[in-house]
Amino acid sequence: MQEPNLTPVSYIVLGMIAWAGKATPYDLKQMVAASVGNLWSVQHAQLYTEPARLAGAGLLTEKREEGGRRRKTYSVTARGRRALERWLASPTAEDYELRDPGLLKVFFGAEPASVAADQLEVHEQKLAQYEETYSSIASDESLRGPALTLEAGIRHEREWIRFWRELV
Amino acid sequence: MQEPNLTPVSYIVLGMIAWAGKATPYDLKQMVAASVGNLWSVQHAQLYTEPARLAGAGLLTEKREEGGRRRKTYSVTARGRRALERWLASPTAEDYELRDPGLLKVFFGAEPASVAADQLEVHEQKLAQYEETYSSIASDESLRGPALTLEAGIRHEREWIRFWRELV
DNA sequence: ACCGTCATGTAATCGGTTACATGATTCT
DNA sequence: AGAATCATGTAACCGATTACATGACGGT
Repeated sequence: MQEPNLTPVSYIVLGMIAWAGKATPYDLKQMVAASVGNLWSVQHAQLYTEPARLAGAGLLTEKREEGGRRRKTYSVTARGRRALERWLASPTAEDYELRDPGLLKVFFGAEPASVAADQLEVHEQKLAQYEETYSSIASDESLRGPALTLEAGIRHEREWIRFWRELV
Repeated sequence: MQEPNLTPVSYIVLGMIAWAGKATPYDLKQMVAASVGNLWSVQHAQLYTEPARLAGAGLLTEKREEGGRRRKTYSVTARGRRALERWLASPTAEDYELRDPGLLKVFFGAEPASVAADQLEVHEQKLAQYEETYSSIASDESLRGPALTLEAGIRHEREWIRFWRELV
């Protein structure tokens, strides 16, 4: 029942389960892949270990089904919900980094035009995907957060496309 | 002398030492902090362990000074240089993620206006810093890579500022 | 001389990734 | 019935972060 270090991944798990009410690791995998996954990817194995960790810390409850697959289903406890709220309300200190492998290569002298060609394709595809998702959730008031996030994603994808296009 | 997995951090170390000719971990710390550090931060301890790893793999040579601080100085071997070139020329598959903690909070329902206020400040400061650095290196032909990287950084900072400003 | 900061490094821990493994379904 | 894919989970390893520790140097 220690208070462990809560990482972004912890909050992704916590936030997802809070939103859904309850979830198995596999549910998490699906939900994450379809949403935050683009913004912040999470390995599937972590969707097994992290909930276990959070359950150990009393932020989630774990219920294991008896028959069949003996799946574990998690829900958020009161403490968990409080931890999540606290995080949501806390100021964001850590600052963000671009961490783009392609850009890193350019930094170290890779031929800009050839990196750009690859990157353009990737970003154009991402953009199309985001725009499609966006149009399907934009009107849903309850998905304001995800919609805003997507909007940020779309804008940055457009910026990347402009940037790389100048270099090809 | 195994070929270990080379991570982005490996290439940062390799690239920096290649550029400088030779460097101690502390030199690396300085150089990284002043340049790629903004794009891709590296813990100082890694600037000790990673060169050691790379030396073990034959990509760097390690020379330890005898007197005084017994500092270790690293240089890139022929194999190291080849590994770097290969990386620079290889297509970039892995795709990039935004990974912005502030945006993550918005995704999970944090009050956009309050996150935005914090973020605006951070990004405005970053932008100013980047622009200053940019103007000091833009004309240097030998720093084309870093200059392009900075340009990308500047554009994205501007996009962030526009984005968060609409939300405050 | 002393104190604070810069410089330099190692050890321990832990989160994250990779690899492995197997039980259910679905489709042909 | 068999193959392929989906679902579910554990174990081992390794890179990355945190914490600890000490030596040198510049200023007062």
